[in-house]
Amino acid sequence: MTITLTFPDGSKREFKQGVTGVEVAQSISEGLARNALAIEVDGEVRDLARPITADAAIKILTWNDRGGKAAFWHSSAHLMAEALEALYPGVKFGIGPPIENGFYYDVDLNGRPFGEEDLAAVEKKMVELAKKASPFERRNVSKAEALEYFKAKGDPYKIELINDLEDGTITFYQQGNFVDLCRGPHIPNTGFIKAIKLLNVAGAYWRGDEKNKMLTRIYGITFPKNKELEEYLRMLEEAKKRDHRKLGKELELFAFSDKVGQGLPLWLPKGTILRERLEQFMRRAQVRAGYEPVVTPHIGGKELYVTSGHYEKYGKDSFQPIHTPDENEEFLLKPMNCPHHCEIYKVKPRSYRDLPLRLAEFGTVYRYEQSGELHGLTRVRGFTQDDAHIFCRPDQVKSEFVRVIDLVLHVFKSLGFENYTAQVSLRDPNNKEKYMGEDELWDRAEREIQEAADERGLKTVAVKGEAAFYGPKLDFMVKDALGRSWQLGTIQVDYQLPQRFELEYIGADNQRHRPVMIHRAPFGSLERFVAVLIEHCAGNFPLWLSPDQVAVLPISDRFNDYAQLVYDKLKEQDIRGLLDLRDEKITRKIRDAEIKKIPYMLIVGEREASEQKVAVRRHGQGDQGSVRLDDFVKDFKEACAPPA
RNA sequence: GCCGAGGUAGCUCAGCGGUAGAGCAGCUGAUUCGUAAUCAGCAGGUCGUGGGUUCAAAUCCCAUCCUCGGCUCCA
Repeated sequence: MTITLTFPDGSKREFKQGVTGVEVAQSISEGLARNALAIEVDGEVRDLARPITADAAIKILTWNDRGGKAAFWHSSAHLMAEALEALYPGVKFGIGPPIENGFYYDVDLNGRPFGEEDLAAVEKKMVELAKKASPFERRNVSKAEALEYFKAKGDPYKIELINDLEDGTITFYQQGNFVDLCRGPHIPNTGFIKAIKLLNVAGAYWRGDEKNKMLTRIYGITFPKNKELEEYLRMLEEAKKRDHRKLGKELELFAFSDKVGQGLPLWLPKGTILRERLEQFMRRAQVRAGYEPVVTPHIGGKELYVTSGHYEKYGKDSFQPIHTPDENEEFLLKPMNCPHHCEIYKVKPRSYRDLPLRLAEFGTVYRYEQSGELHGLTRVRGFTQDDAHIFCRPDQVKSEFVRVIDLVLHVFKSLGFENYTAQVSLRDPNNKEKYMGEDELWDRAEREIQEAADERGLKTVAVKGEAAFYGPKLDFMVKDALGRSWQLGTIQVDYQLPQRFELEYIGADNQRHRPVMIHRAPFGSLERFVAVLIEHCAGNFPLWLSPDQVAVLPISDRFNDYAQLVYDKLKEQDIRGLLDLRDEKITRKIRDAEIKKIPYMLIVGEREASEQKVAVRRHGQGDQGSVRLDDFVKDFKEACAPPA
């Protein structure tokens, strides 16, 4: 009996029925067989050792394939579990999946503390076990047998997992003495795992539920070669240098103060320049796109949020209301700008001809975030949204949505963000009580968002359960230096607020109609955007954003007068910079300016002063030769213009 | 909020029961210099905060605040 296997290049070959992945790999080349980790059979990743029984499209997976890496790291998690069991008998296991970079295993150490030294010990044990090259053996077990095994072993988490599984679909994997409930697939044996690094320990709730017991999560990463591990660790080091919290401090962009309060950023002068440039850029883009700026207060009466529904949803675990001394009024720090904007809408009757009405505001909002959640500028308790609310007719929703997508893409492009993902954030269908509003409107909003995104050719991923409580969203996600994903821009369709605020417009039919709202913020928040921007460009901001654009550096104090003249000339032209009159050598002044990541350095000495020139040096690029001061200014003015 | 790890000079960090240290930054002086660190001197800290143990605490214990890594959350 033979079967026909189709290879990724489309070629077909006959094999005997029951051929294994290893044999297929060997038939192609010794090298491939040596590097093969798993095999994809009709889209399903499997162990190499499993016989293939029918015609199929196959692909041998190696370290270079996503599926190969996943199997490798999944097997590494098992290896770690084996080591843990050897070192800490009685340890109970949760789940141990591969992740984007490496793997983790959640374990219950019965309250035993687990620290740095333990990581090193486990790592050592893993290396030892890996050397044995124990094969990963797959075995089908009945549900009863599976339960029996873990009951005997005393592992409540596995039992819980097995109870949720269907009899007949349960498999065990074993390597060495360690047996685990596992769907697989796994690499052939532990010998492939040559380089091992356990990264950190963290707490994690069993099944991700706050109400459950907290397990110890151990993160690690492994590689087939030591060199790759070294490279990875080097890359991590590099990424740390880009961390916005580090650069924010070094470049004096922002700071925090315990006295002001955690999560409440203080923008320093240089950071403020950066922020204000971004604001100006956005203001101009928005005016062009038909938005009208408005300004609203930082607090709002409690009733406003009762009406909007925010009070019911977040009131209890938010910053507590502010009370006035005599009248006993109650105000909330505004967590959102939309209720205020709804009230602006209601200032006068609206006609269908007035729509869409686009109200924009750089609105500073305050939200109580759990203390453990605060993170540099990316997660704070007070922040400024580049917010706007579009009030439109139902028939305008899609076209308005598309216009907003265009604006967001314009912003991302202008700032060089190319690696974003567009996420359609939908309701969790199993948890509908978390959301407000009728099914019909939700379905419609979800559909319209997807259609608008498709219209602009956006590649989107739909994620259930990520919607806001009042409506679905299109979120633009960007990764930080350490690979953590953050939401920047967001666009949200909302049928709820217009209802709650009883917003109306008079239609062409002379009847009252309800407008639809679109919430949108291309940056998301200035704080988070700046954070991601810092990491994106490693502190080397585009010229138009750079807090200091030019450093004027006289060779010695004999040329201070000319340097001052150059500096004044720049200032006249609104070029931002500093003048370094310190009694230091020019090499020193250059070094300091380079460290501050100032894009341009103008070095002036004898030669320049006598000819009204400046010697231009660019950050990271070195000496560019000298030019006439006037020419420099002219060229620079062009180069530092913000994107249109 | 939860689990774990940390808070020592402006910054980066050493010290981990016996009277607070280094480098950089800062200040003063010397130096007048051509593309990534000139030399010397000085000054700078109630060791996050509050309790406790001890003859003696930065060091050990407890509490608390903040930071970091995750988890949960994220209008």
